[in-house]
Amino acid sequence: MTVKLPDSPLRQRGRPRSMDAHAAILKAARQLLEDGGLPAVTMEAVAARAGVGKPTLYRWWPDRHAVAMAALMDQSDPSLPANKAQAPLQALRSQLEAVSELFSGKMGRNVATMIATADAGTELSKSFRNHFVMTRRAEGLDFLAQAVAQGHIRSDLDLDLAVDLIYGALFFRLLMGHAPLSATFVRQVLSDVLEGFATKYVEAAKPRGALKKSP
Amino acid sequence: MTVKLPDSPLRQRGRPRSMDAHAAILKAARQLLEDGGLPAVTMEAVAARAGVGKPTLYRWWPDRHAVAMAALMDQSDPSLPANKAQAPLQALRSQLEAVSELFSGKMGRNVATMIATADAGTELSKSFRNHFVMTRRAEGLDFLAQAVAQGHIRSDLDLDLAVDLIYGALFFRLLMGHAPLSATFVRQVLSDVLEGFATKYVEAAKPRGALKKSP
Amino acid sequence: MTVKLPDSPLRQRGRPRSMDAHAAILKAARQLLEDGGLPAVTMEAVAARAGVGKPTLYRWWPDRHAVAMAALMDQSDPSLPANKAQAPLQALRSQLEAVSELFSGKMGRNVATMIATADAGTELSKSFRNHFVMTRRAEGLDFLAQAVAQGHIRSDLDLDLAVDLIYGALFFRLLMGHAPLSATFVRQVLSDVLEGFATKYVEAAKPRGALKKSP
Amino acid sequence: MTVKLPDSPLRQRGRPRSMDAHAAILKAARQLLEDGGLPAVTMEAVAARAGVGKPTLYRWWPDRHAVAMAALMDQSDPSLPANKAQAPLQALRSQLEAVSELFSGKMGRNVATMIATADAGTELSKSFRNHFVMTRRAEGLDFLAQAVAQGHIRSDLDLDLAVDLIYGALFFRLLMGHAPLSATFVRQVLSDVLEGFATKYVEAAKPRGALKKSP
DNA sequence: GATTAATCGAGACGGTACGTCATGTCTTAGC
DNA sequence: GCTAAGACATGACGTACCGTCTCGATTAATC
Repeated sequence: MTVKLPDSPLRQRGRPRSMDAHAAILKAARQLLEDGGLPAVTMEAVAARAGVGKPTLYRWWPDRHAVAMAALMDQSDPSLPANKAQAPLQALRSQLEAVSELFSGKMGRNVATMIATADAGTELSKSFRNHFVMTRRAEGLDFLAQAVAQGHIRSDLDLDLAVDLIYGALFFRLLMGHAPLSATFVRQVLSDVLEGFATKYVEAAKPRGALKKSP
Repeated sequence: MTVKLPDSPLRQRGRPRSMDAHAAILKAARQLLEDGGLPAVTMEAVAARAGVGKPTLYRWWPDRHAVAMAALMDQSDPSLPANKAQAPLQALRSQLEAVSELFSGKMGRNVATMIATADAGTELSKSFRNHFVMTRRAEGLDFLAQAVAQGHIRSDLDLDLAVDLIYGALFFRLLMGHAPLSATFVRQVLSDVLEGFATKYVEAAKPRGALKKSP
Repeated sequence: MTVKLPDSPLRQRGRPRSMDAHAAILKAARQLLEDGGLPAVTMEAVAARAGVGKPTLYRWWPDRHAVAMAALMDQSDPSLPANKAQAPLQALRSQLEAVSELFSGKMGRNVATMIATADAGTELSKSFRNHFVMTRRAEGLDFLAQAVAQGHIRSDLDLDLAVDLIYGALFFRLLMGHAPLSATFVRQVLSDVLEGFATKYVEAAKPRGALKKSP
Repeated sequence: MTVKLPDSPLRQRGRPRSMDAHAAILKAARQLLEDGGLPAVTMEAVAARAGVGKPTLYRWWPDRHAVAMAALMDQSDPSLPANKAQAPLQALRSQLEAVSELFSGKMGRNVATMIATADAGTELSKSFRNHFVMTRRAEGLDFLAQAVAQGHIRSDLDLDLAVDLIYGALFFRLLMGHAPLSATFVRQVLSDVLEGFATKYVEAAKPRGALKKSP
C-alpha cells in the first residue's frame, strides 16, 4: 500500500513523514497477524511492537482493519507470475494452483476473513479486494480470452461468468471448509468447467440453449 | 435454534430456565443485527435490550458471535421450499433465486460475514454453515441427482463439484460485489454450467478429458 | 422478566461495591500525592497502583481531582483536638499552630493547590473546603465566641471577620511564600488582631503583649 | 511582560524575530483564558489561534502555564492608581476596593488559581506574584507607613503583618467563597484591623468607629 | 408447608482496547 | 537565523465491552 501524496504545487511544508515508522508499523502488523490472526492486530499492540505512537497510526489509517489490510497488501507480491510462455489454459491452471495454495494457508484465511468483514464500500476495502482477488480474476479472464482467440474455447461464452465460476468454487470451499483446496480440486474445476466450453463440443453439438427452456 | 436440555433421568431440582428470557434475548439480538449489523450485537446491548442479566447470556452462549448466530438461525426459516412438483432443474433454479434474493439483502451480508469470521472449528459455527448454506447445497445436490436420474444431465459428472461451482459463483459475487446478484445472473450460471453437463452433448461429443492434457 | 415490585426499602440489587477496592484506591492516591504531588495522581497511575480497573475509578469519582480530594480527606483526621480544658484564646493559638504546621508541609501545599484549582461549585469541592478549612474556621470562631463570653474580648465585634483575618493571613503567607509560616508568626497574628479586640485594651490600653500570656 | 533581547554589538545575523508573532500569541492566550479559563490555554490552541508554530512558543516560554501568566501580566495594567492626593488610609481603602473588584471577576479566579498552581520556585512564578499581589501589598504597606508617619496609626506595630492580615482576609474569602467580596467587606476589614492600630485607641479607647470616617 | 437448589435481574469488579488530545522534540522548506 | 508547518514518541484521557463475580429475589421439585 502506498499513501497518496498530494502532488500539489505546494511543496511539503512540515516535517516529512517517517518512512521508518511506516515500515515498522506494517512489519509489526504482519507479525501480529501471523501470530494471532486478525484479532491480534490491535492498534495498541501494533504501536507497541513498532515502537510508534498511536496517533501516528491513526494519522494514516482509520482503524485496525485498515492497518491489517495494508500490512497484508504490503507483504504479498501483487505481481503476477505471467507465464506468457505457457499455453493460456495451462497458465490458468498454474495460477489457480498458486492461488489455492496461498489461500489454504494461514494468511489465506486472514485475507478471506478480512474481505468478508470489510465495509465493502471503503476505498481501501476495494483496493484490498482488487489486490488479492480481482487482479487474479482479471488475469484469469485474460487467459480465457487468449484461449478463445487461439481456438481452444468456444467464442460465444460469457467469460466473466466463467471466471466467477472458477474462482467462486475456490472461495466457496475455502470459506465453507467442507472439502479440501487441493491441486486435484483445481484440476477438476477447470476440466469440468471447460468441458462445457471446449471448441470440440461446439462442433459436434447442436442446438445450444435449448436446455434452459425445458429442464 | 433451541438449546438442548439434558434429558437426565433426574427431574429438575431448581428453578427451570425461563423461556421468556431466551426468546427475548434472540429477539433483541435480531433487532440489533438489523439496526447496526454484527458489531452492534454486544453482550451488553443484548442484555440491556432483552431486560436480562449478562450471566444469563453467558450461561447459554459463549460469546456475542454465538448469540448473533443463534439469533440469525432462529429467525430464518430453514424449511426448504421443496417444490417437488417442479422438474428438478427448474426447482434448482427457483431455489437459487430465493437464495440469491435472501443473501443480497442486509441479513445476507451478515450471514456471509459471520461465516467468514467464525472460528470454523466450533460446533456452533458448523451448524450455522449447515443451516444457511450446506442444507441448501445438499438440496441443490439432490436436484442435480434427480436431473441425472431423469436423464437431463450426463451421469458421469462430479455433482459435488457442480454444486460448488454454482453456489460458489453466487457467494463470490456476494463477497466481491463486482457484479449484481440478479435473477439474470442465476439463469446464466445455471445455463452455462449445465450446458457442459447436458446429456445432449454427451451423445455427440467424444472423447472426454483430452482437453486438460493439451490445453 | 418478572413484574417489578414496588421496591419498598431500596434494597441492594446488584453486587455490592468492594470496600477493598475503595480503600486501595484511596491509599494509592495518597502515596502518589506524597511522591509526586497532585500532578502525579493520574487515573492511570492510581488504577495501576491500586490494582483496580479504570472504570472502577470513574464509577465513583468524576476525575483525578476528585480522587485526590477524597484521598486527602480520607487520610486526614477531621476530628478536632478539642482542648476544652484550655482557655479559649490559648486553645485557638494551639489550633492555629497545628494548622500552620500541617499546611507548611508537603500536604499543606497540595491542599492549598487543590482548593484553588477546584471548581468551587462542586459538592465535593465544598466538602473538601469544609473538611480542611471551614471546620477549623468554625472551631476558631467558637473559641472567639467563648473568649467573648468569658470577657477576654470585646463583645461588639464581628467575629466572622476576625477569623477570616486570622486564617486569611495564614493562607496568604502560605500561597505567596513571602514569609515563613512559623509559630512566631501565629503568635504575632493573634496578638495583633486581638489587641484590637481585647477587653483590657479598651479599659487600660496597657501593657502591651500581656494578653498572650494570660488570655 | 517583555522578553529581553540580547543587546549584542553584533548585528542580528538571520531573520529577526517577529514581534507580531509575540503579540499574537499573548492575545490568543488572553482570549482562550477568557473563554475557557486556564485549562483552555493549551500550547496547541494558542499556536493555532495565533497562527504560530509550536516551536516558536516553546522558544520563548517553557510551558503553557508560563504563556498564560505572560498573557495575564501583559493584559493587566500594573500601574497603580496612586492617589497621592488622598489621605493614606483613604487611598488604601480605594486600592483595596479596586483589587477586590478585579479579583472577584473571572480573571481574578484565574490569577488566584495560577498563583496556587504555580511551582512557587520559578522566576516567572515569582514575578507573577509580584505583578499581581506583591506590588499591591507593597503599596498598601506604603500607605500604612504614611498613616503611621501622619500619626493616624500607632507606630509600634508590625506593618508587614498588618498588610498580610488585610490582603489575607481578602484572598481567603476569594478562595473559600463562604462570603462575598463586597465593598462593605473591605470597609469592615479595614476598620476592624485598624481599630486595633489606631492611635486614638491607645490614647483614649473612645469613641469606636470614628476612625473610618476621618482617616 | 418447608426446604432446597437452579435460575433470574442487577450491577460492581479487574481488564483490555478504543480513539482523542496535548505534550514537548524534531525536521523540513521558506523568508 | 528565525519562521510556519507539521510529523513524531509519549502518555493520560474518558468510554465501551469483555467475561467473572457476588448479591437478593424468584420459582418449582423434593422432602
